[in-house]
Amino acid sequence: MSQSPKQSAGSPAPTSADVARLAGVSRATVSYVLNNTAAVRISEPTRRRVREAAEELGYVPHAAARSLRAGHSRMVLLPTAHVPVGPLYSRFFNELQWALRSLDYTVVQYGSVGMDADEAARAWAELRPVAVVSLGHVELTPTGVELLRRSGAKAVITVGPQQVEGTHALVMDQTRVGRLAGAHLVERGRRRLGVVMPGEPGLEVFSVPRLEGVRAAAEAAGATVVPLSLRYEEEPAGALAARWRDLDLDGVFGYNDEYAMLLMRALQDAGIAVPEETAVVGSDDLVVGRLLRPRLSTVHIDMVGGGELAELVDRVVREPGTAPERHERLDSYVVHRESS
Amino acid sequence: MSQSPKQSAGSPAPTSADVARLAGVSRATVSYVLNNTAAVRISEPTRRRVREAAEELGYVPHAAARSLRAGHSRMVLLPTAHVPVGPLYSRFFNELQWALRSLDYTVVQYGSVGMDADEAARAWAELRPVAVVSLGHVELTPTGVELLRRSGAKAVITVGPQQVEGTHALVMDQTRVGRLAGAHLVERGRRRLGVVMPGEPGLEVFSVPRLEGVRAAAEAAGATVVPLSLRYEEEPAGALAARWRDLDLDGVFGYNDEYAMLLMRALQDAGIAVPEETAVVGSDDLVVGRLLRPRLSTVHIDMVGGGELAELVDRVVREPGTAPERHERLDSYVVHRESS
DNA sequence: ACGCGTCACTGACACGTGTCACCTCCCTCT
DNA sequence: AGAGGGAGGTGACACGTGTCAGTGACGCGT
Repeated sequence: MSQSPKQSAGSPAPTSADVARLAGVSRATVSYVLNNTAAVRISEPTRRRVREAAEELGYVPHAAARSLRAGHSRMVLLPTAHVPVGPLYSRFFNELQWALRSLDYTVVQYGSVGMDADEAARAWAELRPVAVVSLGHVELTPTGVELLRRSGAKAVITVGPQQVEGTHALVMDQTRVGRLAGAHLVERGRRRLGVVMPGEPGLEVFSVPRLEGVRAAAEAAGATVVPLSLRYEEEPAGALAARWRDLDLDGVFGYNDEYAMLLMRALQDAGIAVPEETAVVGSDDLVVGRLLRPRLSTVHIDMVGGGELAELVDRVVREPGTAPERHERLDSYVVHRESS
Repeated sequence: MSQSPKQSAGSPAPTSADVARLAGVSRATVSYVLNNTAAVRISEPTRRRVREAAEELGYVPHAAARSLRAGHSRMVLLPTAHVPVGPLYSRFFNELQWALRSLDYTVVQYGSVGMDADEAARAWAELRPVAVVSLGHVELTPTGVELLRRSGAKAVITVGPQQVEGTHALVMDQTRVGRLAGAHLVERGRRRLGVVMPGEPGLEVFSVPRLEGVRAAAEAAGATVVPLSLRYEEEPAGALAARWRDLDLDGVFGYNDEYAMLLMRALQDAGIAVPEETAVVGSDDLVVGRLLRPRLSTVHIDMVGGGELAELVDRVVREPGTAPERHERLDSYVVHRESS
């Protein structure tokens, strides 16, 4: 244990110049020693003196100054919105961050609070990130993409329902999820379908295309579709169940396993038989969905792994020339259980 | 819409010097105009010329250079580990990030992959954050704290089971959660208690103190405690249920609502009556816990809100003199339902 | 004695920004 | 005619780092 620094407040952080002064060498030497620069030869005694001085002062290099000088950084920007996303999504998000860290990137989360799309893009560009991974529900225009590119972003990748011009895209077709659920219900003989639309704001990016998907599947078979707004709490679910018979529905897509389970339980408590009177289908294939009785039918979504996406980022960063690719990676399929 | 820049690759990002050249003024003027500096008077025609030049070039200031010059930034560092945390925790985490953004901080997530505590602290200090909020399960030593302070961090806040020297702490006493659950089971006449320990690595920070809590409550009443390792999947749960009668337990704390529900369902499927033969208690008070039958008894954890923590961060940043405070903010209480 | 090469190290510049002190007009007052 | 002063703007420095081009000392061969 070396001597502790004298005071922690007020005194500015030690710089390489301080280290140089204490070690009795030039600042350049300090830089060479601490970065282990191969092309320059420094004697062993000097190396030791520098290292000891750095240790004693508690010297830590200044990342901003370093990357300013270097002209580039290894920062990946992840714009985020304030939406209550499900466990599937948040697992994906954590995986992505962790994988990027493993590849030696610095992950910066940046929320765009009350800015429009281009304002937000400017704010992101100020950080000069080497890559930007936009997770759908955050808006991004072609103008914004161009701005990011000019500010040095090697890779701009959008993950979401549709591709944005000029970016690599990981398209996750939410329409398909709805289509599969709708087709499944129709196939099981249902003709009057409800579709749960979460009352929580911010989820429209997912819920609207899913509704469209159900509509498409239903129309092809002459079935009708009714959207049902629902907040994720017990009271509204009970209220919805209480007027269920008036709605006259024989099948419902619950948006989500979580919303589907909430509704299914409320229906059962209101005396509606599932699946006999009304069939229920969710999506995400969560473990909890298998714990209720009847077990919940669901649309399994095989989301791209966070690690896989991180590798795409890394590849595009290292070969910036590559033309924008469109990866269609969302293998979803119905898992039929007892609720439908 | 202004003219698009000629080429997006290769050409370096435009600087304020480029803007100055194009507008035919000095760089200082550009700075004054774009920052709306009040103390300096610039004529309106000049202002417009500068703004137009900036717009045409797609100029965006360089955050690193700016904060290098300013000597400080508004970056809050959130070290993260790669652990599968529950919905309660991840909601808290999102709230925190969003609230910090609203207070105009830049949130940077930084994982410490395969480093020891002090190495990690050094890596964080390189970014010169104005505040560091360590979320428990990330290690942080007094030495590391000192290093961060010296590198300019006004606030170092730890959220977790115990306080680290020299930091503001938000102590979340996981022991209490276990104690409450244990006391509840004992009170309901149970004497041979199981405690689920998640098989997934990284959750020991929560599970071990909770186990200790149950132990404390049990010993006080002459009850016995058996830890039960369990992965969050159906097969291991079934296997555990199959040998349940051999274990001879009449009560179990499921670590979590999720694990508790998984186990409860497996027990029921194996013909064990809940709560008659074995009482089950979870924690977190998730909505799904109320959907199973019997409805799950649980320990409600009133976690500090993300917004509240963000305000603490902001306060400490603005008044760096304040002595380390220890906030004990974890109001947990038992919610008795039908599973116990 | 002189050139040459190697070793160990240093001086100086550049990165992009904010800001302080100064400078030049030009108008006005005495 | 000279002093005073404000309006509008510029030159130069500092922030902390990495790195290129030198520079002196020293050993060695001729």
